[in-house]
Parts: sequence; C-alpha cells; structure tokens
Amino acid sequence: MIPNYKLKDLAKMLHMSPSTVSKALNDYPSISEITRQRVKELAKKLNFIPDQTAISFKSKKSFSIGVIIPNLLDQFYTLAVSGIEEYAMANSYKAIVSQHYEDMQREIEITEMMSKYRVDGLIVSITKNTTNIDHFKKLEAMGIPVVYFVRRPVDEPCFNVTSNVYKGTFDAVNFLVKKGHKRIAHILGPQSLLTTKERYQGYVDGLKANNLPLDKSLLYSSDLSTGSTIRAVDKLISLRDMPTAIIAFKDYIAMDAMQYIKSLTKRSLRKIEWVGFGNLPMLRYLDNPPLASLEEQCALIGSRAAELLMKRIRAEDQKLPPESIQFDCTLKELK
Amino acid sequence: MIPNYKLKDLAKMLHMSPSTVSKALNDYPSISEITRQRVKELAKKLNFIPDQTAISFKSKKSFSIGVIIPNLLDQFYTLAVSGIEEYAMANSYKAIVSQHYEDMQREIEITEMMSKYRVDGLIVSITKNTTNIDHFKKLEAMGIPVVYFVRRPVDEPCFNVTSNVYKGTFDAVNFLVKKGHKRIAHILGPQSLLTTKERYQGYVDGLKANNLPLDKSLLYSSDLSTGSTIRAVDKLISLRDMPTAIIAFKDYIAMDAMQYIKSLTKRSLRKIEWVGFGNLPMLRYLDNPPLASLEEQCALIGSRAAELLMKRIRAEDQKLPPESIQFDCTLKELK
DNA sequence: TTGTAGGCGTTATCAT
DNA sequence: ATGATAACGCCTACAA
Repeated sequence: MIPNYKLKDLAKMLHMSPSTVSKALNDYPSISEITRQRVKELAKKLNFIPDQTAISFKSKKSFSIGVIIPNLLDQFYTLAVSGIEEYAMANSYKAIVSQHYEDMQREIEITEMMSKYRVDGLIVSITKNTTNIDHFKKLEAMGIPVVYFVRRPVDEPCFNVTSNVYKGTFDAVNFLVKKGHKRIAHILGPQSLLTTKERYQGYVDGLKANNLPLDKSLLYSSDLSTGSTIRAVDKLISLRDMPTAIIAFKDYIAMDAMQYIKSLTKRSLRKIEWVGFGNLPMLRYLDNPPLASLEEQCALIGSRAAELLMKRIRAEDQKLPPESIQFDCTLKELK
Repeated sequence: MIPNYKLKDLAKMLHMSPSTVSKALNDYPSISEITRQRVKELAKKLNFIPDQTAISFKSKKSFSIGVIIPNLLDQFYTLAVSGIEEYAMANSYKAIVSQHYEDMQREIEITEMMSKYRVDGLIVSITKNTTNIDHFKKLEAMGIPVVYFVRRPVDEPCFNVTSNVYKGTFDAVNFLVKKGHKRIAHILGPQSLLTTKERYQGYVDGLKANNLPLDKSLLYSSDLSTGSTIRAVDKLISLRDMPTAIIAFKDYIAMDAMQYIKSLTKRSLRKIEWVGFGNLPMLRYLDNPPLASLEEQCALIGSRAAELLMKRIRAEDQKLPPESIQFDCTLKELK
C-alpha cells in the first residue's frame, strides 16, 4: 500500500516548514536552489502527488471543463471531442463529456449537473431543438464561461468556433456546376440551426454566381433522422425535373439518402451525385461514397474551442468581447 | 451576476448555524421537519449549489472516474464510453475519458495524470502493446481501484468485463459450417491480447466440434492496422486451397479486408464470406456488409464496468475478490 | 531565505 | 433539536 504523502510529511522529514516545501515545489524564486533541489528530490523519491482536491478547493478552480455534444457516435463530434481533450490535457485540464441526443430537456439537465460539478467552463454544440438558452446564460451569470461550436444560438452574440459552411456550400455549387450539373438540390438540416441557414445562403449565392435559377422545389429539409432524410429524398426524386446532384447538410444525410436510393428499384436514381459535409473517416469504408465531401477541421475546431474557453477562464471576471472563429472547409473529391 | 451562496450565507439569513443548514440539506434525522423545510426552501429560492470542490476536499473523493480506451473513433469504444458515462452520471460521478491510441507510453502517462487528478477509480482497455501493468498496479496500491474491460492483462487476476468471444467464435464456425463452408480461416488480432487467444480457442474448438481439421495456414494475425490486415488477406488468398469464409477479429478488420479485396481485379475473391465482431452501427452504411457479425453489448459492457468499479469504490479499502463478468455475443446475419 | 498563521466551504463530533 | 468547533491539505500574506 503506497501512502499518500502530504506537504507536512515531507516538511517533517526535511526539517522544514510545509510552506517552504510548497514554495520549493512551485518554484518560488525566494527559495534557495539547494532547498528546492532537496525538496524535489524527496518528493520524487516518495512519489509525492499533491492533493488535487485540496488545490481545487483552495484555488476555487475545478480544472475541468464540461463538453456537451449531440452524439458521440457522429464522427464529427468524436473528432472534435478528441481535439478538446487533447488541448485540455495539455493544459492540465480535464474534460467531462456528455451527450444530449438532441433532447433539449437533457441538455438543460446536463448543464445543471455541470454547474453542480463546478466546471470552470463549458463547450457546447446545442440541440436542434434548443430554442432558448437561459440555462447557458445562467452559467455565464455564475461566472462560468460558455463557448459554442458548430451549433450555436441564433440572435445571440456568443463565443463560437465553426466551419465556414457558407463558403463550403458555395464551393460545392461551383464544383457541381463545373461537373456539368444544372439541377442542383440541397437537403437542408434542421431549420432552427444557424448552420443550416448559412449553408442555405451559400447555396443561394452559389447558384446566383453561376446564373442558375433558385428553384424552391429543390430544397427540402431533414431533421437528421433517417426517416426525415428519406422523405426529403422522396420529394426530390418525384419531381418531373429531378436534380442531377444534391448537396447534403452533412455526410450522414448523404449516406442515409444513398442507402435509401440503393434500396429502390429504379437504378437510374443512382446516377444522382451527392456532396456531403465532414469528409468523415468512415467514408473510406463505403463502396460508393458521395462524389465529394467538404472536409471540416473537426479536431481543430475542438481544440480551438478549448483554447478560446481557456482564454476566457484565465480572464476570470473581466468581460471579453465575443469572438467567432471560422475554419474553411475543403472540398474533397471522393471518386 | 448570480452570487455563489455558501452555507454560511444561508445560515445568516435563517439565523441558524451553518452546521444546522448543512444537516438540514443532507436530511439528517436530528433536524426538525420545520427547519428542514425552511432551509430547503431558501436554498431553492437562492439556487444554492454546494461547492463540490469543498465537498471533494473534505470527503477525500473526487467523484470522478478515469476511462482509458484505445480510440474513440472505434464505435465499440464510443458505445462503451456512453454506457460508462450514463452509469457514472446516474450516480453523481463524472467520467474523464482519454485515448491511448495503442501507445503504451501514452497509456502510462495518462495513468499518471489520472492519479494526479485523484480519480476515485479507473476503467481501462489496455493497448495491444501493454506487456506490463506496473502503472495500474501502482494505482491499485494507492487505493485507486482499476477495472478492465475487453482488453485486460494476461496472467493477472483482475476485475474485468468482457464479451464471451470464445463462444462467439465457436458460434461463428458453426454458422459458417451450416452455410456449407469447410475452409474457414481466422484473422487473429494482436497476439498479445487475451481476447485474441480466446477467439482462437473458440475457433479451434468450433472446428473440432464440426470434425474439421485445424489448418494453421488458415490463421494469420493482424495488428489492427489496415496494412497488417491486408498482409494477412494476401497470405490467405494466395493459398492454393483458399478459404471460402473468414472470421475476422473485429468488424473493422473485416471492413478493411473487404475494401482491399474489392480493390483487386480478381472478382472471384469477393465471394469469400466474412464474419466480424461487434455488429457496429456503421455497418448499416455498407453496401456489401460482412455475411454476419457477432453483436457485442458495447454499452452494457461499459455500464457494468462502471457498476463494478463503483462497487469497489464504495468498498473503500476492503479487498474484494477479483470478479469477471462476461456477456454473450449474438450472431447477426447481415445479408 | 525560511517560518508562522489563517483561511478556503463543508461536515462530523461534541456540547448545549 | 441546534450550535460551536475543529479538521481536511494546500497556499500565501506577512513576520522573522
């Protein structure tokens, strides 16, 4: 059984006071080199590990950040979380991850748990149903900074890190036009999300830049569920003048849609080209991937969000002006 | 700005002592009903949140558990982590997740961080290169219980939760034999893993039960990397008497192998049937899934591991006898 | 350069 | 049934 030595124990062994030991371990300049060395040597020898709970208590910091995401099975979030964790660990912080599964009530409960845990800050990607963000505002009011990534509240200035999906969608339209497509549809994401509107605007402007008409019948929305995606696809393929290419809100929608189309007998439908968002690792396992995907910097988005949060945490109570960071998407041809 | 009320604040407002307030909030029987109510009412009104860092300090518990896994991108672990988190949260515990990416050195470092964080316990799936577990033993010696899941140390009695892959592989052989296969190969996982040996034994016994010879040339090992899997496949398909079916250590190996085979010109190879382990959600996106997969109770394995760990945490210093929990795999036909 | 003393917020023990 | 007090381990202002 390895004992848990305390400062006091080391002090006694070294015939010093606990404060001297503490200062030596924390490299206070007032401590003599020789003392510092003696202390550190013994600490190492005894495998002294300062009690983090005591340090947290004393410093009023938990050294942990909360992370709330839709779903860890979505590789976009898996990678983002990895980025967050990496950055956090490198800064002696730990991440506490939780999934809301698109349930706003759950999001609220998790947020409350996070405040009970006394996290020093929170990184969130809200649910598609999050209409109000009082729960997050409450955290901010308690002095716990919140940074959003990808999905963020509408109408509220906030700290956030996102992909430039406006430009991404714009690029996708250009790409498809160059490939000869003129009937380009777009399956939108949940209407409530800002990131849905941004893609939409990129789509509109992309068409305009190519002198293509905006045809509202080429626009359907999916709530991200497979069923909803299928309904959108059904609408699009029942058009007299079908689209020849479809830009999907994200890779998973493209995959669901393509799976569905494959299940249909009408083989010509398989000629419809797809462009998704994410360029997620799992695409490599598909026999028939989408034509292209807009690669997002998932892990980087996560780590920058963490960085931004840490900056706010370090700023303590001083109010910093909301900051938005955007990363470009890169269109990758997949076949 | 919402203030952080303390026990002392409530006490002052209620003209009571802090200890009475504390007892009331914690439902001590010695506190009168009326006092309890007055206290709770005010606490609720002021949104009083006890300082968890103080409670942790006082109680010498961090109320957090560490989780170390190979890689969050592997859906098996994603689901296991979800199970762990769910169980932890339901018990007012938080999970701190970290990935070792098969790097033993990293595993050691993470383990050390976890002890610095003073986690109350640790749940681990070791790396394929983890030859010694001194770092985990050290944690145990410090009074921090460790529970392994899926991948666990060889030669050491330990608390662990696994899938019954012996029976799973046995079932797979039976299944393939019933389908008419006689040349059944097995791509083993990393040799160091116990769970590799267990599958192997199930394979051997499965063949025996069906009066099929054990042909060592039908056995190759993959270190889980795509390259290594490809090399195993190459060996198998260059045999004069090729296998007609292959049992893969896990779904990802089957997927890598099938991708590789698809890239080859010899189309007949695509008739080789595959059986994987996991039946992971992403399989549904494959146009040509393996013939079958042995479904594992990923989330359940995670939550039971958490449950086991909590039991050990609650047992404090009393030594409990090592416990092994196994869940059956269920063979699912996928096409 | 080192030591002393007080306090962080909560809870447990003991006294009233 | 309630209150006073001490203690958890560490840090830091201040004293020596």
